[in-house]
Amino acid sequence: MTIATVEPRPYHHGDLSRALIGAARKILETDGPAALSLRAVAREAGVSPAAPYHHFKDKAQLLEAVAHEGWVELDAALSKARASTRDPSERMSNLGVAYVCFARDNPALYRVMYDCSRDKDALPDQLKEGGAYCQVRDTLAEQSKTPLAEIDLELATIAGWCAGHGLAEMIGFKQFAHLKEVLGGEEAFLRAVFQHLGMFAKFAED
Amino acid sequence: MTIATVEPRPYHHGDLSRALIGAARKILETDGPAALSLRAVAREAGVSPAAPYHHFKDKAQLLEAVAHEGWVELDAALSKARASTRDPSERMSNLGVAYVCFARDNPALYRVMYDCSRDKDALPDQLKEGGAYCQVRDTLAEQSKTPLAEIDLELATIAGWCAGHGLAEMIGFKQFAHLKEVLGGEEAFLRAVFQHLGMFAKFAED
DNA sequence: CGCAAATCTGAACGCCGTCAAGATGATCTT
DNA sequence: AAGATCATCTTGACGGCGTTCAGATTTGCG
Repeated sequence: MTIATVEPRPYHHGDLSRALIGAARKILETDGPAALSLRAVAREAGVSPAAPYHHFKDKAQLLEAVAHEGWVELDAALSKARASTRDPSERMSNLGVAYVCFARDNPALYRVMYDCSRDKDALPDQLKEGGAYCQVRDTLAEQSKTPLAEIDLELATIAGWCAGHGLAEMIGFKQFAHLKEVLGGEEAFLRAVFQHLGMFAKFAED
Repeated sequence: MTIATVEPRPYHHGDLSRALIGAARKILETDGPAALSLRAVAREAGVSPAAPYHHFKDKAQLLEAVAHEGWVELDAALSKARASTRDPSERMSNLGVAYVCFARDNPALYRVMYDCSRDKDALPDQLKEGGAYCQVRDTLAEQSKTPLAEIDLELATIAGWCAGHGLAEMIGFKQFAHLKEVLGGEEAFLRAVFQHLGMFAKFAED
C-alpha cells in the first residue's frame, strides 16, 4: 500500500498534518467510518502509529480537522447552489437539494461532521459566522415578501436545517426506494418531501 | 462447596439474553455509547467475555436487540402523546414534542436505534406495520379537512419524521440555548420550530 | 441412568488508542 | 563550520477491544 519502497520518504515527512487528514478522508471514502482507525491512517500515510501524536492531541482532534474540511466543503456546495439561479423559490429549493446531495455523496464525511459536533454539544461556530447556516438564513430572508422578524428568521432557518439533516440521514433507507421511483428520481423525491413540510407544519400551529 | 460463597450465580444464568440487553441499556444510560463494549456488558451481567456469543451472533446483533426495545418504547411514547388530547392540531403538535423528548431523554438509546438502522440501510419494518411511523401518518390523515392522496400522506409523514429526527439530533446543541430561554423553555422552542417548518416549505414549491 | 445439547469459562489472536524513550534530521547560535 | 537545540519520527510497550476455540459444567431428553 505504501510507496515507501520506491522512494523512501525522508525521515521528516514535510507536511504530515495535511497528509494525515488526506489519508483519513481516503479511508473514509474507500472503507467507511468503521475502518477509520488512527493506525490505519498512519499506515496509509506511511508513518508509524505514534507519528500522528506530534500533530494531533488524539484521534478525536484529527477527526475534528477532517470535519472542519467537511463543513468548508458543504459551505462551498451551498454557495454554488445558491448562485445557480435568480428565481427566489427555485433558489431555496436548490439549496435544500444541494444539502442533502452533499450528505448523500459524502456519507462518511457527513457522519464525522455531526459526530464531532455531538461530542462538543455544538455545531461549529463558523456556521453562524458567514457559513452554511447563514446561507440558508439569508436565502430565506431575501425571498420573504414581507420582512421577517429576527426570531422568525432564525426559527425558520433551524426548521429547514433540521428537515434537511433529517432527510439527509434517511435518504438512503430502503423504505424510500419505491417513492423515489414513483416520483421519477431522487431529486424529485427530495423536492416533494420539502414541499410537504408545510403540510405537516400547519397542524403544529396552536 | 456451594455453601457460603458470596452469591454464586448458578453456572447457567437462566435468562442471559435478557440480562445482557438490560446490562447494555444500563451502561448506555450511565456511561454513554462510547463505553458500550461487549466485554463491559458481559462484566455488568457477571459473565465471561465469551458468554454473549451463545446468545448473539456478534456485538451488532446485541445492539439490534437493544434498538428494538427502543423502537417499541418510542412507539409507546407516541401512543401516549396521541391519546393525550382530542384537539386535532394539538394532537399533532404533541406527537412531535413527544418524539423529540424521547430522543432527549434517551440520547444513547436513540443513537443506537439509528446506528443500527443505518447499518442496514433501512428503518425497522415494524415502524410501517402499526408502529410509530403509522401513528404520525394516521394522525395526519385524521386531521386533514380534505382527504389526502395516499402519496401526499406518505410524503408529509416522511417530512414530519425527518424534521422530528433532525430536531432531535440538534436539540442539545449549545447554539439553541439562547432561543430556548427567549421562548420560555424547551417545549416552547420545539413547538416554535415545528410551526416554522411551513415558512421554509413554501419556498420549496415549484 | 446415560448421553447429547446447551451453556459458560479461560486462554489466545490480532486489532485498537495511547504513551514513554530513544533515534534522526533541521534549524539556530556562535 | 561546529555544536546545541528542537521538532519530528520510530520502536516497543500497556491495557482494552471483538472474536474464536477447546474444554468444563449443567440441563434435558431418551
